[in-house]
Amino acid sequence: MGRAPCCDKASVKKGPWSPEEDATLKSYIEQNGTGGNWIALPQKIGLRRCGKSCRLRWLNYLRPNIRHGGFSDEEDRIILSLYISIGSRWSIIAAQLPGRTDNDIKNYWNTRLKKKLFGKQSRKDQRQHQFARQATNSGHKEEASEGAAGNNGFAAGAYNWHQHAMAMPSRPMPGSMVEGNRIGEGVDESIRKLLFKLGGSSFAALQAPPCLPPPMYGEAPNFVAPSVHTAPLNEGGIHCSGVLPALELDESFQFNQVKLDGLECFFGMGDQSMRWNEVSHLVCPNTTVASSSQGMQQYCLAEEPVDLGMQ
DNA sequence: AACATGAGCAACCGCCGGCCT
DNA sequence: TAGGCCGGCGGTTGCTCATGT
Repeated sequence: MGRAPCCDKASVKKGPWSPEEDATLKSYIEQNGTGGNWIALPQKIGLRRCGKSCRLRWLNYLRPNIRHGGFSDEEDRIILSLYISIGSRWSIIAAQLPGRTDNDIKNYWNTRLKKKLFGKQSRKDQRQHQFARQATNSGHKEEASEGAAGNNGFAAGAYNWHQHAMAMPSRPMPGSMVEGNRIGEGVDESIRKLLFKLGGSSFAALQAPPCLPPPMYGEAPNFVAPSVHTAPLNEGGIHCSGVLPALELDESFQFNQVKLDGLECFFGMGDQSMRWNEVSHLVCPNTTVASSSQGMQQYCLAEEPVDLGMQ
């Protein structure tokens, strides 16, 4: 027995909403609420729309205090942190970002943030990067770097996340290791509770990937020297070269069995030629340690891409 | 200038789970 | 307890516009 359709698809209008439809829906809901029944609502107000479509339109665009575009770096970090923790549960992620909708975040992730992470440049970024190179070659280094980072602070590829992080406010990123070597201890309380609920006890025990900052005791008020270094530090002073042991990553990122679309490289599948340095340092939680420290030197950058040796 | 391509985003689709009868 | 209804959610599609050739 088939499932009854939520509306008569033959008689409902589809496609973009007109300003008149928006006004009708908005004014009705503002005065009367949804009435607890989205399916019946469009008939009540004379809209030839599916109830689900009305709900989506209201939730994503018409309800008050909705923000579109202009994602801040702080929001980027929250999205990334939660994505790594719980996967593509956009509604939960959206709940942590006031004014953002799950649809918006989902689109933002799929079209932009994922590319930032994996170093695929948008054409806009490519232009900025090209401008940066040209300006650098012609001796305008300072303007060049500003131009390259002009797109909300990002220019994929050559961008140094750690310098960027240092310019960020000192609020700890959810999932960061500010107060030790366990992800979760520096997390905003609400997010921490959420993650704990979703991830169970395994979240509390989750060890951060061994991408550790150099010793900097006493510099940051809340920083506790990492107690465990599971990866040998590079003697040349590059403390996080971008090489992360696959096993550690497996353990870290698969703790709650969430499939992390687009992060297949972490599991040794997908594009086997993926290099860690092609992945943004956003995936290195210690970026946040930098963001919460004043005057900290760059510590997590290798000059050249380092092969993962996972092939 | 015209066409091709790609990015961004709004909206739709269909599945799932909770609630109600 | 089973079945239907509905809301919620994530994945996907398709349109529009910007950019490249």
